[in-house]
Amino acid sequence: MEKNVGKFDNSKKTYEAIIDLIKIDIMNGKIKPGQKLPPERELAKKFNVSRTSIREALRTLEILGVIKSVQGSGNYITGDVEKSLIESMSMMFLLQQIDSLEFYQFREALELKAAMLAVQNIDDEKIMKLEELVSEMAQSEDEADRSALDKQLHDTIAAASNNSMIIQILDILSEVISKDIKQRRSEILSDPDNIKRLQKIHEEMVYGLKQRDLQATYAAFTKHFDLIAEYLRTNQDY
Amino acid sequence: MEKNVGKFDNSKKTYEAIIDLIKIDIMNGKIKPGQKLPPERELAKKFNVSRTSIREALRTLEILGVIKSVQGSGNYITGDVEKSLIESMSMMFLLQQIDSLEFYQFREALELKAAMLAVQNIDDEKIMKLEELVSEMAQSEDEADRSALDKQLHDTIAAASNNSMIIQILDILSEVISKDIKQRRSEILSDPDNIKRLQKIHEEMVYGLKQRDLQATYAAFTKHFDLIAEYLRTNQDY
DNA sequence: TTAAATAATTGGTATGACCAATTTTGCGCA
DNA sequence: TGCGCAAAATTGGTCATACCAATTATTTAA
Repeated sequence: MEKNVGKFDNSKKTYEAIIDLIKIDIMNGKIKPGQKLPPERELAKKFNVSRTSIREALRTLEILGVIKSVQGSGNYITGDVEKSLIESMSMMFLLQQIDSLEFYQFREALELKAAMLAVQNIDDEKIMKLEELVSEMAQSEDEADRSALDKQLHDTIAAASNNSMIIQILDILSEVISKDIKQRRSEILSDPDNIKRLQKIHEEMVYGLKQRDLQATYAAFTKHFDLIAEYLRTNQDY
Repeated sequence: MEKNVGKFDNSKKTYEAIIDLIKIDIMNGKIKPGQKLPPERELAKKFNVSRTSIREALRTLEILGVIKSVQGSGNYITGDVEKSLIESMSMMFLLQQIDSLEFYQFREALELKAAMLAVQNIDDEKIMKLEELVSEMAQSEDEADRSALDKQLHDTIAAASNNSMIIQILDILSEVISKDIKQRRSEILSDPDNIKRLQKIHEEMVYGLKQRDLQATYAAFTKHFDLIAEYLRTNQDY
């Protein structure tokens, strides 16, 4: 059969051309999130290609989080892009062996920006929550608890940034290296000396946010990063 | 035929299980970047599934930048993860309509961190290059030239961060919204008043780096962001 | 009217065939 | 022997078809 994907590119592989066509339909609003795509057999007819090619295109769209295939039902447009970013970044690690230091620096960039935005956007309710978390942490005896509280603290601050992209990606970063982070968090949080220092830094962070003081918040976060970096340097067994 | 992907997961779709198996082979060092995978027909036999399923798995690995298929030759492991990140982020835009402000803030986070790292890592050669760029910009009459120089300036600073992950992602961000950025850059750089302000800010940035002065560099970059943000606010036609 | 049985739809997988690009083989000639 | 080109084999790309499995729609029976 003659390869004929509408009025489109013939240099690409068929499935790539199909992806483009479907993307265009999404951009033009012909297909919207939540909506169901035409059946595969129909798409095949429409684009005048085999169902195989359609399916190869759909597979990539699925891994990219654009669609979700449900056997017996259909292919649905979704907005689940996190999945693809997680996959991508995991692969980045797998293939390029990005070192932990670079990764943490990347994370710090987002955390810091989130904090700076939080200074401008945080409301009193969240401030209170932060203060509670910090005081809970001060009292907590259990290292696992402290670790959980620590995560909550950072998540809450990130959430206050009001930047959904940064929030999402910080979330993804946590997931990508969740094991690593969990372990290190608990390692750091099990040394009594570090606990005291971190507690103080956390208090400074929250105070900075409460005062809506950019400089103080920046300083506190920087201290926090330095502490982590110092830890990474002295424990570079990775 | 009985579905039997080695000793592995039966709840997933076949192609997903295959991906996992191949990933495992990569992690274990059985397959390394640059190397060729076994032929599809062979993989099918090895995993006891159809070539169709193998191919669906390979397609997703290809879009993720893990492999590259060459007709007549084979499937090769690559490290081209940028591609997948670009795809992912494009889709993020396509489906979630992240607004420009959030996107620029994300970008600022990385630029700022890159600058902070550059303060610690930049060498004299790069400093000289930056000074040249700034002085060229001052003299340039052509708006397209200024735009190109501006990009070079930012790229050079990012490069001095020595964090390849941040460099890569900044690169990707540029590509994802290259059209948008290009347009805005030139818009901003065509207003005489902005040109003067930006010139001054660029000088401050480079001076801060030259002095290895964190605070000064931070301040200069912040000013830069504010200028952009101000522009976005007063031109929110998007 | 409703609930269960049945049919139709639709994605998931498997085969086999053939095309197209590349790689390998082998033959013939210098 | 060694080189160069043609033929063959290999390998990914695409297609058609068949059948399975889950879902959805329809019909039937109580």
